[in-house]
Amino acid sequence: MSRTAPDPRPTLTLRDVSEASGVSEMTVSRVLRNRGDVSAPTREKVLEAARTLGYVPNKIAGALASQRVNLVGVVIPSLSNMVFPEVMTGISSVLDGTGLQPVVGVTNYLPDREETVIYEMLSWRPSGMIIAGLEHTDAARAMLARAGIPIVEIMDIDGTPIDHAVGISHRRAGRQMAEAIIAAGYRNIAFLGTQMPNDFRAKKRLEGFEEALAKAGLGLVDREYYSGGSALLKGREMTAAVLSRNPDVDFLYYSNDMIGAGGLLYCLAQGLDVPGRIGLAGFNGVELLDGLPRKLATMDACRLEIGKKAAEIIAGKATRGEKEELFPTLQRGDTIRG
Amino acid sequence: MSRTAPDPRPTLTLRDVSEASGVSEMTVSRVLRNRGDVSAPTREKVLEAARTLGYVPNKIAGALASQRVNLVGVVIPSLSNMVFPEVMTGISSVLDGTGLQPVVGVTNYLPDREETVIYEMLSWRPSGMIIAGLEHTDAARAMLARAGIPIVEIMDIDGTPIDHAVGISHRRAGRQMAEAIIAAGYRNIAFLGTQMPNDFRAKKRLEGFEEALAKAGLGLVDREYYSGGSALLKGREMTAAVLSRNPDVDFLYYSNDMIGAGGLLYCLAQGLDVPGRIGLAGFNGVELLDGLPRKLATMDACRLEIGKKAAEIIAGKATRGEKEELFPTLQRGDTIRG
DNA sequence: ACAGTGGCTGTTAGCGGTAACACTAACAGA
DNA sequence: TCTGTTAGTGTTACCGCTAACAGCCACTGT
Repeated sequence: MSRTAPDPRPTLTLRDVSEASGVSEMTVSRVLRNRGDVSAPTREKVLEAARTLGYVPNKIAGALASQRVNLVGVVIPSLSNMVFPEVMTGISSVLDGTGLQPVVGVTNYLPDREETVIYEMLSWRPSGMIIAGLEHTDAARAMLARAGIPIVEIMDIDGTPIDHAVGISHRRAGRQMAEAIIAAGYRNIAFLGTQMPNDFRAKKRLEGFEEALAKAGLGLVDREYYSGGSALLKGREMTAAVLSRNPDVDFLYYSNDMIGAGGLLYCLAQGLDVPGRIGLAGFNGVELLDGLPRKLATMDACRLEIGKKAAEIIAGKATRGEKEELFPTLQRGDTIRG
Repeated sequence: MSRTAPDPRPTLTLRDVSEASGVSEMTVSRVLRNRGDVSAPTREKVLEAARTLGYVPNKIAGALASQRVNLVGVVIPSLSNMVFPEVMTGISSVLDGTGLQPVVGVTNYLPDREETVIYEMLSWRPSGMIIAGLEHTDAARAMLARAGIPIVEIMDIDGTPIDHAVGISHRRAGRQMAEAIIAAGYRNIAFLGTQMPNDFRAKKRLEGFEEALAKAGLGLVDREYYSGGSALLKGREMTAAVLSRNPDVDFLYYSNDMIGAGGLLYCLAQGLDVPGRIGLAGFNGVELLDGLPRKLATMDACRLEIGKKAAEIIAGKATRGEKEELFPTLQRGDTIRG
């Protein structure tokens, strides 16, 4: 039981099953993989022996011999923000049944860590890689390009993919939201977001947003950044800060729904007229928002769809162009007037 | 670039690096693993060659030869409920620097799926396994017990572990919460939770809860279950349902914080006096709650600590007893009177 | 009777590394 | 001078499995 106890029996191998069932290792291998013709009685004998011995095949040896690994590396920045779990769901839903298995690596938005994670994953010679974002270290790009396996960069398409990209244009998403806000008549607009030098997608959304503001002769009235902590709470605090600094602000654009939700709760608690006196919008379209007292305007990031399409490319179920752009829909909710 | 393109160069091996640098494969291997004595000039030559070739070692071959795999399997029911990401954080924080790497498998609360995931993982011969819960299929238990590696079952300690267990007593947690509620004078208590036949920990909490109620001569006035959908929204809906069915209910015990938060928002929107007229409590102590208009009573599940301790056992940094119980603290928040 | 066929099983030779040991040169100490 | 030691490097034999091919045995058709 205890890990200090010596393993009573040496690890089981094909040879053990082969001896127990009286056939060659090769035949056992065939039975366990359902490959090639094996007579029914032999198959039974082998399965019986494997079962009673409690044999678990050694994929390491199998992979080395067959030069095939049923693993797909998935490299994402974080698990704790509701967006990647849904991408994973999409990936799994497609990979299930293909024999391929996702293996997740988390980078915490650190480029060096991403490089390490990619290196580690490639050293297991996976059948494909799915990686969030288009920005990577030169070394990481080089490794991926040389790996000789399908690579899918997801979430974003504003850039040049190594092999394939599936995602949305965050720049366009930011622009669209700005246009909707301007069209609704808001003029004093503030931005509230994460202080993440390496969250390139949030950065691109903001760029697109400001671009559209500029085109309308507007600029951001205020901006506020945070890092760490409870996003919902930070949303409140930042909103309070912006409103006290700039009482005439009439729109708050949040870089994600979670802080947006915090801001919304704050505004409602303050008795502010939403969306009359002040409008709000977030980004992502997380399910969470459905339960809020008022529905926050947002834009879904097509997370499920992105996961599915990426997995389809890896599984060879889809031949697609280099870039596959998805188009998020603007959900006006109840926090933009009009 | 495209996956259909034939790999121009065959995969690089140690031999390529060895030839490029003019030393034996063994020496290259030593350099790349920092093992054994290699002269500085040789080391440089080798590293140089490896770098320019873009060599990525093949861990499959390495693992087979050395009989050592730096992987730790982590089997959890779900990624999307805020609790496991934090456990993962704890695991990673300890594993980082040990050379061990976590590999996550998700079971969606399905025992058969769990069995499959465990089988797949064991077939990679990991150095250890961390698995949520104490309830598994017989086959899964047998496989794990025979694997000859440290096994840590986490989250729960109400049961018999295969090897090690680190967690809290959910039964006790339920009991404690009930006692606090009763002590505060609430009498008409309802339960609202997930309809998950295989969420054994939620089930145990409820058992402990009802046990303590019974001891005080009380029983649940009502109960309501849900499955799927936005937890926050479900919390609202279920709360509305319970309150309309049972207007005199004075306490709502939720099986998790997310639906509790939904319920809280609903009660506040209805203008109910919380915690005077009605009290609420959840479970988990998720960070999210910090941003709510009022702080929901809850009990933290020691998630970070559990992850850390489990990883320490696997990493051999801690010799511990079979069961390691952690004690969650009751956080009364603002939704239990007194 | 014969080669031809197809179903079933075994044999051989690796896959790409590493453990364990063997070897060599250089130098120290007796 | 000789042996012992040590740092640095190479050789050999696998790790546990599978691809490829080589049998072998009915059984078929002619």
